[in-house]
Amino acid sequence: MNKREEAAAAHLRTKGIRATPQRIALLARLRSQRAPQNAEAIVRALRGVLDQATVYRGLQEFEKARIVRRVQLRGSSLYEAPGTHHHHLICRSCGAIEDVDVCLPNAVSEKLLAKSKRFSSIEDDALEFFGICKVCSAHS
Amino acid sequence: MNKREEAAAAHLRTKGIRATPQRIALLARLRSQRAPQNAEAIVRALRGVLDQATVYRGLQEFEKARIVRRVQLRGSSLYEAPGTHHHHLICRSCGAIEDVDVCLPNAVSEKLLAKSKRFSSIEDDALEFFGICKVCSAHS
DNA sequence: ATGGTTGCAAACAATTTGCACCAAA
DNA sequence: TTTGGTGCAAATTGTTTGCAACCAT
Repeated sequence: MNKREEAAAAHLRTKGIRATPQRIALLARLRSQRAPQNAEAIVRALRGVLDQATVYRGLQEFEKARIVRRVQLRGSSLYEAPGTHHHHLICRSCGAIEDVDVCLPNAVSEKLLAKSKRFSSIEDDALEFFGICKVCSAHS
Repeated sequence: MNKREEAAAAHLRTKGIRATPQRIALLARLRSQRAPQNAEAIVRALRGVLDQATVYRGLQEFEKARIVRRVQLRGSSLYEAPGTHHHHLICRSCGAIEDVDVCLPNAVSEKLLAKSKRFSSIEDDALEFFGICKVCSAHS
């Protein structure tokens, strides 16, 4: 096991998830990529190592345990291992994704909670921005 | 045609979309519901009036024309006719959705644009909040 | 006639499940 | 040892497409 895998195994154990080779490989893969990836890409990358079903099962668990974050886009899900909480800027034309580190001011969710009748706490937020990237807006 | 349908037809025409009975019914339905609905619910509600394929085709057109807004959640898409731009607060446990009218401060997207290397404009943003609603947190 | 629109059924893509075998704690 | 995890293939779900019929120009 290389360092990345050892770290992954350790992380899994602290979350109470059994550190099988498959899950270790999956988490290591998620951590090795900076851009969010879809399930298909992960399955392809780990072909021969993990079955498709195992990938999906693993992703579900990881999401529940908050080890990965799931971003819903264009009909399929993308997954990423969150280092820091961040958001995305997505090109409507080519689908390119840029990470952005702006953060939602706390005041926004406080104001929101104050107004809501049915909720008394907020756990998380998802914020995505859409535009056309420079490359696409150049040749169009 | 009732008032809601007449208004829908007029709106379609201003967008350059042919106001067929099917599209009128679809838009009227979208407008009649306050909560975002998924395609399945719309198909069910309009069963016998519109075919499934027509619903999906209509939703795509409407989305392109910005007549409806699409929200990606939990593996499927939800659609709503936007009165005002707003966001959602979603219960992780029961899936209940509450509309919230807080808005992203302009400063956030300005800051974002200033930092981005690959984008020079932002067209839209999607912001969703997740928590546990009072009902669910009570009996758990 | 013409060109967009519809319904139907079949195709497709993404994800989930049943089950027999296998492995980490 | 035993409880949970895995691979395989089939099933399901959500959505899209091909095509012939249709309707309003």
